[in-house]
Amino acid sequence: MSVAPKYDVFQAIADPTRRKLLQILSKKEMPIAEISKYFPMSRTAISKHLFILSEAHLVKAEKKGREKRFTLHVEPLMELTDWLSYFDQFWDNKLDKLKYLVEKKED
Amino acid sequence: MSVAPKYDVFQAIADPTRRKLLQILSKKEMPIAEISKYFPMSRTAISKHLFILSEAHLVKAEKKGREKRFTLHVEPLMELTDWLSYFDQFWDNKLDKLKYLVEKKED
DNA sequence: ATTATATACAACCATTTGGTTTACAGTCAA
DNA sequence: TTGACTGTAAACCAAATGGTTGTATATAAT
Repeated sequence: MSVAPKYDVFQAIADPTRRKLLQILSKKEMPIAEISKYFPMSRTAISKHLFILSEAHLVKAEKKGREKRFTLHVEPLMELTDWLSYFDQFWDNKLDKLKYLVEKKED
Repeated sequence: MSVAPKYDVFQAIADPTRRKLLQILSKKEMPIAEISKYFPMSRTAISKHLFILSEAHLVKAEKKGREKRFTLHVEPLMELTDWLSYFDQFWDNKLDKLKYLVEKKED
């Protein structure tokens, strides 16, 4: 029986360090030591954040020699997309959201 | 000078009670006492959650007599949409996400 | 064989979070 | 005017969160 994961996607992305981790892993897969160089905290702290991200299935780890390489997995973000889509109907002017997005793209 | 709000959107939606609050307020505006009926906790607790949501600008309050009516404001959710859109490029098969969404719609 | 590197694990800590209860102040209704 | 109702504020609490340091183990390099 699979244990209900302690951390869901909403919690996982609530922390700015973890969001930065996802950004960094989106560039390439990396072991913890390399990842840690991007952060002003210990490898242990990073390791814990990666654990939380893997509980939410946003990253997967693979042991390679003494390293443990982490890769990004975006699929669970779909839950967020779903959740957000419900609120599309509540934009005052239905075109507002689209306009906003188009303006962003032009930057 | 505007003080940086303590709670951002990511934190605000991390809590399931607060997500439910947004859902409920999407149906109609409501005062705290009425909102509280939907939750197994005190008005005080709900009041605190609503404070956090208003810090993140996801709800706005208006005093009406002795009541304080809360309304949903979806605009800050755009930050989430933005953040999510960055990860669109990391679906293994670019069509996977679209397929997933279409299947959802058919339910 | 020795040393350095990569990670894991445990213990610990301060702060934040999510809730409670109690008391209070404003507003409405009888 | 008395009483009920609405919301806020303060004090308190247990548990979770985000970090630390120290130690241990496995792997790699010299």
